[in-house]
Amino acid sequence: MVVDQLRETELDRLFQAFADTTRRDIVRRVTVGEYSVSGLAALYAMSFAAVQKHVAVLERASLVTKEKRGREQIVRGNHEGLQKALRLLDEYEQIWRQRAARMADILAEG
Amino acid sequence: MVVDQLRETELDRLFQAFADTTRRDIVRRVTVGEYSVSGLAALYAMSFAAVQKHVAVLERASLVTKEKRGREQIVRGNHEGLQKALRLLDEYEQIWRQRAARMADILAEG
DNA sequence: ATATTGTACAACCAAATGGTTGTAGATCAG
DNA sequence: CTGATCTACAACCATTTGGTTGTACAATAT
Repeated sequence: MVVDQLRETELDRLFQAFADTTRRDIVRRVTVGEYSVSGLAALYAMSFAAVQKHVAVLERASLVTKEKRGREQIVRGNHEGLQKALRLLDEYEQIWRQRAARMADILAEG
Repeated sequence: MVVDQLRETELDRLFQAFADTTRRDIVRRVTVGEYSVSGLAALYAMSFAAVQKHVAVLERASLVTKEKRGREQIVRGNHEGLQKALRLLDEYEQIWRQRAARMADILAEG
């Protein structure tokens, strides 16, 4: 029943992190290059504090890391989190393909 | 700036749908087989209405479809939604790989 | 030394989320 | 017909989410 509680809440956080346009944009940007928190904040029509919170959500989900450099905080992409999400969705995809194959077999028999 | 509003809110809903353990379990199950809403409800330690809401969230996100059969409502997986999520994450993955390749090049030069 | 910049964090607010119970309408079984 | 089952939906509740403003402090620039 309760298969793997830790992994599940980890995935909850991970997909929750992806469930916001601004956060997906941040992930895309810090995957390509380097941004400070205020550098990111300048990109969006919302307060610095709001962007700070988005970054915190991404950090909790292991999708980005922060590293202090002088007075700035540099945000970088964290490949691990993304791979974890991809793995789960790929599992579903595999199941779907297997079912499709079974269906094809059944149709071939009948 | 506002790249593609419709696609973005669609992705918001999609990832939000995945951001819950019960909903991920429902997706997995209806991908494998057929379940009525009450059949699903029997599986979880929550009310029928709660499961009904989870199914509604998945339906809005285009991850499942419902089809009336007699007095039952049969829930089935909808491959489209899953593929959409996979596509986006694969985009990120590609970007990441490209960046990793660039880094390797730079290291080779220097 | 002072002003500016970048960050952190608290307090607050409206809206959404994830759950509940209760009521009511269809459909099926006896 | 009557009762049981399956679904839909409303009302309610506590918590979380996504945003705001304000305060404080560290690091840089003038």
